[in-house]
Amino acid sequence: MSLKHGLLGILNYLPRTGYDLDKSFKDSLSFFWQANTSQIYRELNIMEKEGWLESEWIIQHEKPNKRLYSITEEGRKELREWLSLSTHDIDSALSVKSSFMMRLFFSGELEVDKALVMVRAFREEAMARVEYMSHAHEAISSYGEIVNHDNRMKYWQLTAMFGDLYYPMAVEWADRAIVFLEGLKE
Amino acid sequence: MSLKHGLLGILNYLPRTGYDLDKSFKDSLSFFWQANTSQIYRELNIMEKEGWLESEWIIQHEKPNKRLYSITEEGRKELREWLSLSTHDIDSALSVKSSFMMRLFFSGELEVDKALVMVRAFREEAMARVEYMSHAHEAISSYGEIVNHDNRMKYWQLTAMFGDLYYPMAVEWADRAIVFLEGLKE
DNA sequence: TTAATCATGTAACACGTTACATGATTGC
DNA sequence: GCAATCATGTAACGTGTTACATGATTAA
Repeated sequence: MSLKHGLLGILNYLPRTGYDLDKSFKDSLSFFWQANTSQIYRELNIMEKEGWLESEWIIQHEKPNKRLYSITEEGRKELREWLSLSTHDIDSALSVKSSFMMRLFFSGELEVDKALVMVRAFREEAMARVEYMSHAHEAISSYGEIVNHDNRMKYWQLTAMFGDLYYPMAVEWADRAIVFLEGLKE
Repeated sequence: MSLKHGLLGILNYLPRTGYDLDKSFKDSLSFFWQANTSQIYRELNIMEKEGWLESEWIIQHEKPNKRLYSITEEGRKELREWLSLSTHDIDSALSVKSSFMMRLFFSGELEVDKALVMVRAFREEAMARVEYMSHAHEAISSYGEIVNHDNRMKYWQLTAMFGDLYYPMAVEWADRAIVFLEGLKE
């Protein structure tokens, strides 16, 4: 149950609307957790019924009305409990789940060139993400100024550090894979 | 839809039971795709209704009876189509989904030592997997002998190569993270 | 005698994905 | 005039998780 706790985590900083939360997810948390808009609205509803959140309609003119969610004391308690769980599920933290790798695994049934096209596309995307990481670090700094919380920023940096190592590693793998596949053609 | 295609991929080598397929997943495919036993039985049922598979009950004495699944011509067609899809979903191939990272992201709300415990556990598991990779390569070689298909083995190696880079990278990240967190205590 | 291996699943629920629906305002 | 931004969701379906149920044989 991480989406709920991710939402709690953001709402612990300050009250937000579903729309804002969706953007927060896409802007910053999407690095390690992806969620659809429709899913966010659904979860917010469930969490309000659970008593973890409260909402209030804000009437706007010249813009659609909006529903502002705030975390409750119960919600904060739930967040704290989740954060201090002793079962950290390290196993899933290190598990790869990739339909791309599955396809590659079975690509002996196809021509080598098809695998090469796949791996080259992978390399390109990995390169793009390597370049994106510098923006990510900037985003963290500016977010940090808004939220004005130095300690929080440190932990965001820590997760970004994973990206700093992960994406170049992916490029390196692709490079080796391309050489390997080229070798199969001879 | 990768679980279905993973099952098709294995059944394309040779007929197997749900029990065998479960073990194959746990032994070799679990590196990039994890599936529960109950899920495998459910999917096999659906796939048989789709006409991708056929099954036959094998009566055994001194062991429970078993249901042997074989891929049909329709199933092979579906597998080939899936393998040659032009939309390779590279995006999800590079996306990390990790409740561990999410927790770390929000760990500014806790004491530094709790984060350190988490990261140290992560490091240990990553180290274990680095060591495990040599076994994985052996497993690939021996599986290759059974299936007796050199070309297939090459592609298995390619996915294993990802692990060869990924797990040491994870250890490296953990080492840096530990230094970083230790620094926060002063 | 206890755990592992062999072998099958169902049921209920949680979570993820895709398509659809609405509609005003603002900037190019 | 057209796309983007703001803002809310529902419905249906697909996939993943957890708990439960059964029961014989074999090795430590």
